[in-house]
Amino acid sequence: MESRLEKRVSNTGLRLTAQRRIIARAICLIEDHPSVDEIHRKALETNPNISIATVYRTLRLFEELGLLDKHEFNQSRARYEEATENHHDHLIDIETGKTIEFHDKEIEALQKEIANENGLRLIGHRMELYVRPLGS
Amino acid sequence: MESRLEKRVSNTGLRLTAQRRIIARAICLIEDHPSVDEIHRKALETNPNISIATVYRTLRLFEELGLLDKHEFNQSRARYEEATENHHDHLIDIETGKTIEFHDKEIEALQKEIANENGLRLIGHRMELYVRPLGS
DNA sequence: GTGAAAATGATTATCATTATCGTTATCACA
DNA sequence: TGTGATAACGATAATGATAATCATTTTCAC
Repeated sequence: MESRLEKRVSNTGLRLTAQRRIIARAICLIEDHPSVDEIHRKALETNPNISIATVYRTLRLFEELGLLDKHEFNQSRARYEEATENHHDHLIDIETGKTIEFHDKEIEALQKEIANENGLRLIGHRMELYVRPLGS
Repeated sequence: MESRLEKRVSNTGLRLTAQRRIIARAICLIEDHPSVDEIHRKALETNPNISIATVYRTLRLFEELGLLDKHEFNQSRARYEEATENHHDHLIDIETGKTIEFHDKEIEALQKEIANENGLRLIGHRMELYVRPLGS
């Protein structure tokens, strides 16, 4: 079945090659913001010849087209997710790396206010909450 | 004159070598969260033989001792600042890289609340506001 | 002063990501 | 349906920040 992301790729008029299709599908199949090599490994299950170079290229392309969001939760290892029209931030379990998405209008209003108080215009932000399960 | 950071280094009982002294001083001399090689360049002005390896080692050491905070505002290039007892976050000018520090209790309370609502304990956070001058 | 332990400098290794380049696939058009 | 221009691919090398290694030098307690 065609994944959401595949559909969006074809809507851009971009060549929907076998590799791009497989990579798009792989991202949808993996839970929770996969890393580049998780995506590569999943893609290899369908086509064992897909190159890591193609994965990097394709992810960058999808990101530039606004189809994917790239996160750098820790300095060395990007993670991707399908872009959604409504922005959100992340809670990140510092043991497992699992994430939970959230959105808080009140915080965002305060952020804008802080920028304005400093004579600046807020263009974007990054907010990550590092957490642990309550009983640990 | 001895910098704040030099004093703090000697208080740890750590050997206050010439290189550590120079690196500590360099950090204090540079405005606004210097990068590793900005610190290295500044240190070279005092001793043209200081190795980049020593700079990396020393910064990591100071950070582990809690004397410095390390920031990864962008994935590729850490920046350091003297640790202060009171935590703060940053506004970052996306053109120049200049930073402004801020602290907002209201936001922090909301962050804790969000973690708790999800059955999680907030351990830390990262919040960066990307900004531009108002008239641009 | 001496010797063990720590620190340094030079260099190499690592790791994620990007660039290169020769080959292959795709697509518009004949 | 064939063809040629162009885009995409795969393999691999290059890059850039940081970490590790190791031989040499410095430090400090005695």
